[in-house]
Amino acid sequence: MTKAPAHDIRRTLTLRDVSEASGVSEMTVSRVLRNRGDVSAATREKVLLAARTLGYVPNKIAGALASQRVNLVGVIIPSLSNMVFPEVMTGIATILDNTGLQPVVGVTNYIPAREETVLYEMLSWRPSGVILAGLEHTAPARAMLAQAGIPIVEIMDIDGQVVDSAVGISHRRAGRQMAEAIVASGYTRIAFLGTQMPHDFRAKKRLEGFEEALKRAGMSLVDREFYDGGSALLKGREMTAVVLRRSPDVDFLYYSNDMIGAGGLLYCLDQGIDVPGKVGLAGFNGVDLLDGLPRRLATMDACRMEIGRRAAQIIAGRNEDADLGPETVELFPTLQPGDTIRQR
Amino acid sequence: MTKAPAHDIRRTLTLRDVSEASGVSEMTVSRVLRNRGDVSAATREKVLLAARTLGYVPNKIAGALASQRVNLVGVIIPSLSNMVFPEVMTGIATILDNTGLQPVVGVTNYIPAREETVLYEMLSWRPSGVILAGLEHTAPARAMLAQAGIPIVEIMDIDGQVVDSAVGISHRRAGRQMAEAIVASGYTRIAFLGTQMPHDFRAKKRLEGFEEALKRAGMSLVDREFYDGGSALLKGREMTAVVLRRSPDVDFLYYSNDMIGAGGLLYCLDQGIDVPGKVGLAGFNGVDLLDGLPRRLATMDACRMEIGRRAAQIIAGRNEDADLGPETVELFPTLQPGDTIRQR
DNA sequence: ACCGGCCCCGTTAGCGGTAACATAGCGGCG
DNA sequence: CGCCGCTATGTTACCGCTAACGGGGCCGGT
Repeated sequence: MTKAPAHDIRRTLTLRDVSEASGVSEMTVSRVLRNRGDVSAATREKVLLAARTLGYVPNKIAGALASQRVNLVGVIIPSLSNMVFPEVMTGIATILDNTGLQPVVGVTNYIPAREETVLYEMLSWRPSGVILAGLEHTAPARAMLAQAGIPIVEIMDIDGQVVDSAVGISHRRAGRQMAEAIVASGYTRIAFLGTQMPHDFRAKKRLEGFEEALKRAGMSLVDREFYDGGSALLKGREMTAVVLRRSPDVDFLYYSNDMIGAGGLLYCLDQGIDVPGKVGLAGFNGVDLLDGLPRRLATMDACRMEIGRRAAQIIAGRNEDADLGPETVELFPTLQPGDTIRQR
Repeated sequence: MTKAPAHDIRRTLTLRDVSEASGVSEMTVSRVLRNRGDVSAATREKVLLAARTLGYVPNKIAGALASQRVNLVGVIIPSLSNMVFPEVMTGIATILDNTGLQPVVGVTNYIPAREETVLYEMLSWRPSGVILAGLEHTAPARAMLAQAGIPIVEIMDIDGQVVDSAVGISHRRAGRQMAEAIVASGYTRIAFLGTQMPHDFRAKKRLEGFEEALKRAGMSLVDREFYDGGSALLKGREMTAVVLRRSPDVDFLYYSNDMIGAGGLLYCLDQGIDVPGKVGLAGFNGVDLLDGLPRRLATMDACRMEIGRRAAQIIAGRNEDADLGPETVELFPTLQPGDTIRQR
């Protein structure tokens, strides 16, 4: 009678299995698999062969517990569906690829309580660092961040108090800049169209900066319209229709993001409205979707990829060299006037 | 001389700290924190208070090792930047929220070797299940999946061999259906515009089904154009321009996704081309971006949210009840004719 | 011949939790 | 009054891996 194939009884493999299969100690197997310490070429080959033929996959749970090291970086962002954070992720990933680190994302949907939960969950895995969007957090979240004892990088925004490190732009300044450019082009009856979301603090700060600059120029918004949920492009159309009907004399529409701006642009073109002659338009973000539109919407890029890169660099750097300190990096978005602001 | 505050010496907290602070054993603390087993209300309060004031965050690494249970579900997808996978993620998240499980995403950029790496990395954390896009994997990846001993759900596609469970649509059939609808509407000179990516197997299968149906109707593609990288909307425009110049007599443009289709639509409208009279258009996916376009592009929804839900349900179900078996779920996309296919 | 040093590999003792079992207290019942 | 059966808590033995150290060969130097 023949013995049944051993792999019939499917128990997940451990170092011990590899060790027995290759005739060396578990420690040596561990050394080989991690490329750490001295192992002769002969045994190395033996071990690798055994590991491969068995199909061994190391258990990082055990490894992490033993070594007190976890090669994970938590990344907490509000949303994946609006084009901006995927690009940040790309920036993060490109940098982290060259280190041993690996990003793990969590999504909050702009809900602070959700951010707190996600953060707690992440910290319970003891990551090597955390990158999270924005400077506004619940008190418990702040406390956890302060206690965590790992590098924390808050991204996107720098208008506020930083927990540890930060990489971002000043949204207030961005709003101001855009307002100045619009005013300089001779527009005078300006409306704002944006998200309703009470927790998109960055959009809020842009609007504040915008209004502040208008005020300095002796103006103020003549209309405003908010939305939430749904297809941003469609919402942009609808809101634009509403505003133009309600305030037929507006000559500029400032959108809180490019997607609704694009919707507004399409609407205006549909209606045969002279853009930028009769009505000027501007958005925010610099998403590459805009490249395909019939006319180039004025916008400001938010340095998304670069923010991701810099944030990842900070984490990676501090992970290598423990006595590097916190740092705050301000990036400066450039205004892209496109074809929807008339030239003086 | 006053004693320095204890939390100055920052060492991360353990169960023992909470146990000492609350005067019960570590085991009892563990029980309280997990809501498992009987603990009197009094001690429960005591423990929770201590844990909260200390700011204790449990170490899941240790917990997972001890309990041989990890409440993570690996989700491996090709890309985050094209609108389709975020929606799948949403579906997954909504279901998983009601279980103890939590998704962890990995991105492959449509590179099989990358998929293999990401999978290896994920399995090394011993997740409770894995959801991954597509049925095509490298041989080692297949082997790992087969060995893993956890529920595996392959999503999006069901035209091929399934490792364990699957939820998806038949892309071949989808392509066929679209071709049949186009032919039925009287179009005869049809071109295809799509991605170059050699590893987008689903787009490839749609094209195969499409061509097969054309063949059955005694036709074949009169032109085809491929792209990769860049802004999809812009690429859609450019490719459309190229095709219309090269083959002025085409009367239908079939796009491999809605984004380039939208670009093509905008281009046609710009050029004053009669859509759908002179030229018909169709895409694939049903992204909600289309709602904001001047005309509704014909498309088929890929049941993305539903796919995510069903996949998550399978994992969750099998996690609860170990002797549930594999299952394959076919979903059926509906054709949305929109305004870019003329009506017979 | 002896010793120090290097290379290679093994042994031991945890890492921070949890499963499983053991145990203490306590009321109820025949 | 003793025993049962419950609830509430403690004890012990790991989970799978790695840090830290130990020690056997083998080299060259003196």
